[in-house]
Amino acid sequence: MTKVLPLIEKIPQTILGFLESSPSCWSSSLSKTTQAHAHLLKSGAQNDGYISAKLIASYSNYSCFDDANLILQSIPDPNVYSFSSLIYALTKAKLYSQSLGVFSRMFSRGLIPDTHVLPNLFKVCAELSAFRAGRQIHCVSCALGLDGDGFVQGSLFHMYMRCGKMGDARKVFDRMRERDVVTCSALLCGYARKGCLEEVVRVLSEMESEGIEPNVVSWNGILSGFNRSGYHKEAVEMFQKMHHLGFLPDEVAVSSVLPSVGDSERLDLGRQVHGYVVKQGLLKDKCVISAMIDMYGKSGRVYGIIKLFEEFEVMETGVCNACITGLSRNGLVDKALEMFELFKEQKMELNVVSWTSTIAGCAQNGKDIEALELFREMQVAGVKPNRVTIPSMLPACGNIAALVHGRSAHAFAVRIHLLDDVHVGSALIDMYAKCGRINMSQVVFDMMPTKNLVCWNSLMSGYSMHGKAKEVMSIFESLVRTRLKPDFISFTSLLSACSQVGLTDEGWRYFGMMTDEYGIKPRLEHYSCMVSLLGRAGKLQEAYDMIQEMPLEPDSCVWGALLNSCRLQNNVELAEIAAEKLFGLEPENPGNYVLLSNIYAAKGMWEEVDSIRNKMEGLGMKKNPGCSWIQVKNKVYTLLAGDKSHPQIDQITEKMDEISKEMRKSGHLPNLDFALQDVEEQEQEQILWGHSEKLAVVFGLLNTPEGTPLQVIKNLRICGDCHSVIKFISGYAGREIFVRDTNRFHHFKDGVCSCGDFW
DNA sequence: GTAGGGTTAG
Repeated sequence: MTKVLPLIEKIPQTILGFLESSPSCWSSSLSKTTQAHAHLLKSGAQNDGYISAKLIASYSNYSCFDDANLILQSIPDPNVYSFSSLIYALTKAKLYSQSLGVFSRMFSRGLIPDTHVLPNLFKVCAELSAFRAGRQIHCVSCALGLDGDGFVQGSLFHMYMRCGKMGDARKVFDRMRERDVVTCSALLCGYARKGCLEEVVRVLSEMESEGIEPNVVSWNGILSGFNRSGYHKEAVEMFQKMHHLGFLPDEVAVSSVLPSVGDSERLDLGRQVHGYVVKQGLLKDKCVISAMIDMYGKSGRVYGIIKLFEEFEVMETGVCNACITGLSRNGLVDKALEMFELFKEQKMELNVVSWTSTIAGCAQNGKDIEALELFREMQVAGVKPNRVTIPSMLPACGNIAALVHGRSAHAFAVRIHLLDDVHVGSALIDMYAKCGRINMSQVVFDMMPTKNLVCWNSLMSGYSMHGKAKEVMSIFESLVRTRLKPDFISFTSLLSACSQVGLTDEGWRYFGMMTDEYGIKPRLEHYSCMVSLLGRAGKLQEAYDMIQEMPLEPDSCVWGALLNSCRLQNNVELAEIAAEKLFGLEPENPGNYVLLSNIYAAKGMWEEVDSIRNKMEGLGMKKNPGCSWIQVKNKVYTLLAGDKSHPQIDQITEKMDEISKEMRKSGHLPNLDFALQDVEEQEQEQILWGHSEKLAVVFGLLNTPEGTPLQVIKNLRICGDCHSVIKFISGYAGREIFVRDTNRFHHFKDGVCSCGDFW
């Protein structure tokens, strides 16, 4: 200071006074700061650490960080205060990374942080979830002996909490001399978020012995902590405990616990809470109403939803959103859409949740085209899709193989930096796989910075859908080497892949490994896979034995797997047994009748074929209308079996005739076993040619450039005749053709199908 | 100069 004093003497009192005044006075004007700056530059006083610090603080106060930084860099000897003014201002302006950068410059100059900078730095680390940096700075503060300071401890505790490091947070907490209810509440909430019920209880009793009374915020923090992390049982338990201890839950408590009540299927408790809410007069709170609607929706009580909605007088976005979700959750997607339209008409303010809920409702209930249309419409309406919207709409793209829409959603996700989100990533992997682009699934997977089990499972199920068993197994091996544990879904993909390509030994090995090494009890879907696996290997009797010995009651999937295996192996006896079971389990499903009839037909048992047809007629049952989708030039086209009203029907028929002639020339005859109609042979052939997958493929041939791949989805299992025709077309027309039926992909190329004719 | 609680979308 002594060296500087003469300099300060040269500075006019007005400027010195301005710089030394408190920040609240600086707001007078930025021009005063620039004036001061100019003067200081002239006098050379700017180089003084103390003066420059004041100047930096002053510029920072006006968010002129560039000027502040410039000064910091131009002075030869900045002090801690020079740096910390900038750090403080940057942190306040939420420019966290920059703040950390300034600190590292300060530290590398050998300047020692003090108890004023440290809390700022810990706040920065908390906001950035920069645990490693935070811990390093913690070490520095210990080495400097500053970790006993109250402010340092408080911010350090907060930093560890925000990074989810409960162990470290607890250690800091234990060293604190004074603990108030605010800090304790934060600790309680942190433990609840981790699902640590025991720790929550322990902290509560510690508080009691220290004479710190938990308040309503403490309790609500516990409830919301458990609820947010999916610890429903614990949330409910603590809610009851709170009530038991005489704390009256307020509107925050009620809206925090209700989602958990709904998820833990405790309608009884939900009704009790409803009664309490009425008694306490909390029904005017919008969050309480939304949460209550959500709870009734999760419990399947549509009437409860409607009643609450009608009773609530104000039209409130959150309440409406909860209604939309509740209705679609219970399959009433049309009603939900109706409501959504009504909200639009009434010029209600629809937010991103409103749009996303409606889109998700559509995609989950077979309204895929509507979902894509809504996604477009929301952007036109100026509502920006977010990290939830994208994974809600992507399944719709996958369902109907709308690759163009899926790709543009991918591009959108890249633009708004969503690729590090596991939900977005998994949904993209699934979408690309279902659109026949398994290579893109792999690319998305490889580029994800962090992956959870859902990502791995999506990739495995994608390859499995494509019949690529080797890939599924090698991904599984890689998965095992991570810290993640495979679950029952991982094994479903593995077993399904093995069964598709006939890897019997591997299938058995994984089936055993699932229980022995991972303690996962086989579910119905695993048994279905095993039945298919054995069936494909021709071991039908073993498959039947397995069904009879399995500890679960076999469902339609298991018997369906057996029936399909019987079709592959031409086994009528077991087919009849399986079919009888299926007729009992799914009396409404015509597919089972058709399958059995195909088996009879293949054996030339025409009387039995007739009797099945009569049975179906007697039950008033019709074959499910076959339906296929194909995307041509950004538009998805739907083709129905036997649809003669199609605008391009003449061209389609002409092309089909051409293909038919070519096929006969090369010795292919139509397989009439799949016709299932009591008509003349020629007519039967025409019926076969009217199958939707053939129509879609031919439609694709006509409307896309030569040589480009075609992609078709079918709502039923692909028929055997279509399979051979499409194989032929792939060679004859020189096209790669992907057909996705109900459970897998057929990749036709050069006259061969990837399934090896087993499906 | 640090520090606590809510609903509805995957």
